[in-house]
Amino acid sequence: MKYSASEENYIKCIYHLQEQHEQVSAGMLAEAVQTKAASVTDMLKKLQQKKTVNYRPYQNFTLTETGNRIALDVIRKHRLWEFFLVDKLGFRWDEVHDIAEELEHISSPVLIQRLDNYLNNPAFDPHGDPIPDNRGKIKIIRQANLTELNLKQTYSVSAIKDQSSQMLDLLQHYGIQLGTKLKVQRRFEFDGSLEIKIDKQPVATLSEQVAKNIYCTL
Amino acid sequence: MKYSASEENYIKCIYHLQEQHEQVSAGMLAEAVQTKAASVTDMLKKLQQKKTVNYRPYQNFTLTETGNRIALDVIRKHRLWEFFLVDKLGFRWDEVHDIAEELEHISSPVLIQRLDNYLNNPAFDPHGDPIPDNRGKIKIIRQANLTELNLKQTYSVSAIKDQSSQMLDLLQHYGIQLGTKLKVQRRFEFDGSLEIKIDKQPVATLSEQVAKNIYCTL
DNA sequence: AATAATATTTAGGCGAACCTAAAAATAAAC
DNA sequence: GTTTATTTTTAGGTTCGCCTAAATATTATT
Ligand SMILES: [Mn+2]
Ligand SMILES: [Mn+2]
Ligand SMILES: [Mn+2]
Ligand SMILES: [Mn+2]
Repeated sequence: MKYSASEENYIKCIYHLQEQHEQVSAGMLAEAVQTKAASVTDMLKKLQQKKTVNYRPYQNFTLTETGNRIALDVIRKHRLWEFFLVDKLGFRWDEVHDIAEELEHISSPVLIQRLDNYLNNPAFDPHGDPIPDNRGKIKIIRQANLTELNLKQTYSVSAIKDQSSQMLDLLQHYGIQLGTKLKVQRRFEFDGSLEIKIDKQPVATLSEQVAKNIYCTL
Repeated sequence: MKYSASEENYIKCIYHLQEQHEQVSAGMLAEAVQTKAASVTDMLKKLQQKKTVNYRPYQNFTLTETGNRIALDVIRKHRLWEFFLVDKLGFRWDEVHDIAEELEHISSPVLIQRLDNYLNNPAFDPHGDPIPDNRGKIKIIRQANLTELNLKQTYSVSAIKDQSSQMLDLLQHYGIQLGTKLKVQRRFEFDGSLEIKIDKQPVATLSEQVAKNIYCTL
């Protein structure tokens, strides 16, 4: 079955919302796809027809198995293209999202397969998010937020939640990127700020707001 | 001004039709964009509004200067992506057209600029067609059809008009690709067939139908 | 020049994806 | 358990890109 770019965006959004919330409502989805609730209702009825979503009026809804599969496929494309843009074309990671948002709808499976090979089958995108393989399988890594790490133990940065240019700017200032090894020296109760140490760099202090966006492998 | 994928396709088609015919009519355009004449009329009115086409009801039409510029931009994107698909992802040239037909509508100028650099600013696509630069300038090469070449003189293959897999198949069989050096030994009046010689290969005979699709630099 | 053949435009309609405003259902507050 | 507030759906409308059928303009033929 064929899906329009719009349908793919809705499906992908539902998937992401399900990752973060127990229940997904029409309002949340409207917010996420940047549209109005009335439009969401229209789309939900269409997606239900196509059996990609389990939906009953006024109830919360979920993706069906096929819906899940489609979401993973779009996410795979999105993240592979992001990887390409950063790794091959030299974009910074705060520049790639919008472009990948368009590229993810190119509908050639063989293109994606070849792109994947060309990039040496990366398992994670430039933001540290996992790239599903061609069967929709995701490599799960045990990771924890910087705020939850054991003190004085060395960890490796694995993902950044906030992907804005402001965040990138800040991370560059601190010399932090994916793969950076660091340890948390201490945590201040007062504001939740963290004192961190990176090899060959002076000790630095991160606000809790920043720390909450940084994840490390366990 | 923003242009939809559909508008871009129409504009590009008009450009290509203008390359081959003195006059471009609604019927020709309908055929080229695979739609009905009534739809072409609708679109022509819209494109006229946007000042990309010089159009008056029942008359033949032409692209305006802006129309031309847009066409060259889309063609640039199309051919750069084709080059990428063949050169980097290893596609054959009969496989890339449909994918490029989608990719050409991705709307990030910086993406195309970076792609161009990444590919080392190629001047020709995998079919030998010129790639406009970022100002819309095309590198024109003097070329002639195989059927018009001087006999017993060596030329270099520069472009193939028919881009079907059947043609690729045939060319591969004869060991012909872009850049291949060859000379025409003789031409048979009866059917227009050509006897050609390629270094280190036995003499081969090409039908006029094939020869008409092959161009060489002068 | 009149008529026949062909090309093009208009008229009216359809599906997709969006919108606003009003109605209806659910959830929260009293 | 009502009443109120919030969420969701329905109703009706818009734009885009397409369609068929009918009307009209252009071009070709006699
Ligand atoms: Mn998207
Ligand atoms: Mn990402
Ligand atoms: Mn196209
Ligand atoms: Mn080409």
